[in-house]
Amino acid sequence: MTDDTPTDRVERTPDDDVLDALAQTAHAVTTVLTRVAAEHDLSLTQLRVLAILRDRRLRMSALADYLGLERSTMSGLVDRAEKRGLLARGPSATDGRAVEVYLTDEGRGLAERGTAQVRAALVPSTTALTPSEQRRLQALLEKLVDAGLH
Amino acid sequence: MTDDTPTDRVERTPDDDVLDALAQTAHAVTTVLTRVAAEHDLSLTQLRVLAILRDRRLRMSALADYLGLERSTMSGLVDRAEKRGLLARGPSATDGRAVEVYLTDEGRGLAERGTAQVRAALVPSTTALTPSEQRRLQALLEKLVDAGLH
DNA sequence: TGGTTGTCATTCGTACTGCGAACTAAACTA
DNA sequence: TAGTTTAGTTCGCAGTACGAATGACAACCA
Repeated sequence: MTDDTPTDRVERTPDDDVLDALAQTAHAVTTVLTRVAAEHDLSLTQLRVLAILRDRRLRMSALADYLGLERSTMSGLVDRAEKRGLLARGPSATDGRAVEVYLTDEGRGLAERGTAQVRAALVPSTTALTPSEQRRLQALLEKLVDAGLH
Repeated sequence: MTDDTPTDRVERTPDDDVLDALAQTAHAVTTVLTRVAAEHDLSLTQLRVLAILRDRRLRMSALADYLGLERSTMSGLVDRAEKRGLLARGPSATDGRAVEVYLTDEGRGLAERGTAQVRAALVPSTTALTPSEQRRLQALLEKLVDAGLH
């Protein structure tokens, strides 16, 4: 049963091709991001922290939630970035237990240079697509992400 | 100059929307892969090793190239997986210096269960797209990856 | 108001990742 | 055959990430 398909070797479903493409793309993009981060002596996670804080000021726990990390991990991450002068900790006005994290000017500069570089690294590939293909791709990806991906 | 666009705040280019969608998707997919790996006490990299070796038998350096890692990193990675009985090292028939790596039965089983789980986790999202949208997405992603993404 | 309970963040110990440099062994090459 | 290149390993290092334990504050309630 279930072998109405010609190839039964490892039973690939028809979805597998999209999945492969997705996984491969995810990895390629992640590699680019990691490389850009490394050029500034940052880990991928640190670059993400900077990007998130570009237009926000968050408490530790919110930041951890954004990144899907434990709070104890955040502490170390923020420690090192703070020591490098990229961000700072401040008290919360409304909660004496909470700590708020925000970028320093230097951190903001690095965040902006970093994202510009990411853009520069990725744009050449996206321009292999026509403008209308780009819009189509964007729409499809958004639909996909909105559909869950948990 | 360069502000012929209405919003000049952080000078977003029209490409940025695709890029954001790409980055977001990449992260979501990576998160799923990492979670599945963790459920089997594997890192994302180790899961990738198993997946790569599913239908191949590779020498250390080839494996390192696939993953974009240093050989010294591979040694440790393979050490740990070997200690867990997931893969094995063997000599090369043609080169006395080389070491070939291949999955054990246990490793193969884990690799298969892992990829099945990844499929199970991602398919619900892809089925939010119609079959023809899926094919379109796949084609666009492939075009993108083929275009470089270095 | 005072005590209990829960939340926010930190510290500590542990395991793993990934790198580069130094090293051994095997394979070319001149 | 001597010298060079290539394949892997080992070692030390810094960073990531986790979970358990701890201290400080907040919120609840009796």
